[in-house]
Amino acid sequence: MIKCVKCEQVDSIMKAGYVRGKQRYLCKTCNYYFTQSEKDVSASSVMKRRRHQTTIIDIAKSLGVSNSTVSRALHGHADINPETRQAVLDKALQLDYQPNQLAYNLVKSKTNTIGMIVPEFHNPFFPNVIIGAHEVLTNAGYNLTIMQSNESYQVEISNTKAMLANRIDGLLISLTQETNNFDHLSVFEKRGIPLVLFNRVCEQINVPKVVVNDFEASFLAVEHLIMNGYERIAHLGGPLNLLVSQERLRGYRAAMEKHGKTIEDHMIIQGMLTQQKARIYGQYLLDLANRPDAIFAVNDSSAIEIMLMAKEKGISIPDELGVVGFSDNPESAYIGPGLTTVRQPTYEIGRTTADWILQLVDDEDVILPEKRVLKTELIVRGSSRRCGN
Amino acid sequence: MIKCVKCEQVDSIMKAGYVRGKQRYLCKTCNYYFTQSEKDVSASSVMKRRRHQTTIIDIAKSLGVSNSTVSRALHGHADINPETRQAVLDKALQLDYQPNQLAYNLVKSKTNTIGMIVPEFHNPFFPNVIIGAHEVLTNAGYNLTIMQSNESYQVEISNTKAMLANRIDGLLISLTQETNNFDHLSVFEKRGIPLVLFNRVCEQINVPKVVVNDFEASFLAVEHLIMNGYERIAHLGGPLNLLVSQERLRGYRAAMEKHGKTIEDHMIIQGMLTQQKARIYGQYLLDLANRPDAIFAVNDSSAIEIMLMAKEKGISIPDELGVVGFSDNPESAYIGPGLTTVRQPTYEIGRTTADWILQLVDDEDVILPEKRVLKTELIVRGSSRRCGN
DNA sequence: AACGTCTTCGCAAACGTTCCCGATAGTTTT
DNA sequence: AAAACTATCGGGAACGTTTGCGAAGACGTT
Repeated sequence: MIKCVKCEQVDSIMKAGYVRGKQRYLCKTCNYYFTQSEKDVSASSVMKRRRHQTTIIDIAKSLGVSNSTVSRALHGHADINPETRQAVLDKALQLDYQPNQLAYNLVKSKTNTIGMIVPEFHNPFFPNVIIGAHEVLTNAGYNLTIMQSNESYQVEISNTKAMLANRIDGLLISLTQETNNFDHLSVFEKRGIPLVLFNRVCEQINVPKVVVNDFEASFLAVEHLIMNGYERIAHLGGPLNLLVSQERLRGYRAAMEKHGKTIEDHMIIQGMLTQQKARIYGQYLLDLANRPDAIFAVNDSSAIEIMLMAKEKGISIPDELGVVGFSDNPESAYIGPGLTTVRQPTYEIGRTTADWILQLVDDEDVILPEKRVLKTELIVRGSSRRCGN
Repeated sequence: MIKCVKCEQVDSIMKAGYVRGKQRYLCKTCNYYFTQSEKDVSASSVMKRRRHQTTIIDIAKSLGVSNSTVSRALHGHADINPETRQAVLDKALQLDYQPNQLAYNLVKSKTNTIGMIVPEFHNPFFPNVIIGAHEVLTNAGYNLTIMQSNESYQVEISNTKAMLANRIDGLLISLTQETNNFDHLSVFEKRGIPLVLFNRVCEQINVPKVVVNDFEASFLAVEHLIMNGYERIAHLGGPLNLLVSQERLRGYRAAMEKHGKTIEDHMIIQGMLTQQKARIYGQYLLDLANRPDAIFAVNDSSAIEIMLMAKEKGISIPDELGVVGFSDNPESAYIGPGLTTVRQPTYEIGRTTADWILQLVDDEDVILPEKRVLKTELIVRGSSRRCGN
């Protein structure tokens, strides 16, 4: 009773094993393998019935028009009769049509999404940058997906890969302190995906960058300390492979040299300033035989840690110890006599990078790589004001 | 010389206008319209040559196998010869293949992305929640896209629409203070997209919620004030359409009543506490003829504003005025005598919501809606410590 | 020889859009 | 009346995957 599906023969059929639960046959005459399901498959086909979302095709069918017409109507394109358009729009509303962005993305090969990779979240700096960028991107109709490299080069690489796979339209990135190789970034250039670096930038790659005037800011901060009569100023700096750390160190040195202060190498400490590290370094500096009379720290949390330790040790601020931080965290305005610090325009950084990426995404024309330097502001508070000025 | 493309006739051809730059003809015999481009189209086809990214098809072609084989090899599926797989992997590396997540998303109808909508960014509360959720989601291999409703119901609706269009796998949302209608949320239920509410929740919709023990926290905070000898305690509350505001007000009232304190209605102010509003309300309260001897504010920024104003007016804290805030912002530890406040487990809130949405995304089985209540902690500082306890 | 098992791979249909072309018909100009 | 123009609409390829199902052998077992 089994007929070959090709030659319609019945005699020369022989069994040839099972495949996925179905009997398999071989026709000896035409030498053709074929299978025949024993059970009806209706049950399984019912099983995998998925939740259906109304598509353009549904609208087209129910209106008796073509997909293209519906698509045109939905997008207010030309070549469409106003009545037809209205009918489509009504039907879309009635069927609760929600466009499938995924299909759109695939065909257009763009996602209306900008990616952002930041090294960490724990200082308020990056969250604020995100807020600024988010505002600009949202207003321009773009989404923002954020990833966190956690200061790890390997994670940064996997982040960029994920960004590539997700076909973001542009990338905003602030580098890891471990990042010394930039191949994972040049991939974006090759792919024609715009890229903007901010804060943690590098010189080795030729893309737009947004930074602040770290050198100048440090210079002014240290000069401010000197003007207030501090002589032996220590520097608590960040890891030296970061450009920002180098620049801030340069500013410190320049100010010291300009005013003829001797720079004592053991008073310069560079490294990743976790809270624990800040305490250790602070301990070291404050217990020094010939202890510094001021400390310029590269972030506010370290500066505050120093202030707390000084308070514990009975060292008065600003009389016996001047302290200056960097970034103007919210708590810096309220602690002790107030922490003098360098305010970074965080929102502005976010807005600027976002503005820039939007330009690059929209314009196909290559815009020359440029470094945009935003201005910081020295906020003078009690922790460094010793001369009444 | 023009032949009809159907009947091959030459004589009965006549011109019939232009369409998009091409001459159009009509064959009179077979009554058939057709066009014939005058210029060669090679130029234009070269023009629109797009940047090509290597696809699975490229690998398949260069290896002489089929797409399916490549796909299976790339995903470590079964039914694949180890040698073939290795060849595919090598070729993929060689051609710098990056999978196209968009195509994957389309065919799988999922995006590996969780959406999050928050009303605002300016308090550190939501950024911290984001950090917690981000951590969990990243570890689980999910992306996070964040949108901001800006406390506007309309924006919230458009946000949810965008989330739907982008086919997120799950949504975390904290509602706007304007949100009284929840149709835009029930859409997610209908679509089978899991939803978790946090912080700004509502009772009208039956989904998992993550909140803190607002009532209890308020109760304890006010009781703490009473224990410290404060009698006439004012309450600076949030907008009353928010459940959190209602709960905190309830806690305030309960504590006052339990200890037999009279609740004076003009000492309860509810509203959106911007910095400006906080100043206005604070002014009002502190200038009252029979001024309160303590203020329980519903967030720290308002409490701090009160403290600053008290300082300006020469009202001593905590002797003449006790102040308690809510949320434990970073600056609260450092201001004046220290601000007593209710610490919210922000990271934990983020982690919990994220954990939950991941469960819902993975399990098709419906988990019963449940409200998870996280514990707050009363952080006692100088602004309310009057009895040495 | 007849039948069963196992491994490996290809075909082709989705997934839901967008958009290039051309088709059709009515109207206007030459 | 021929030619041109205008306004609408449909067909169908493309976007790059995944995956169900079957094909083609090789080999083992009665």
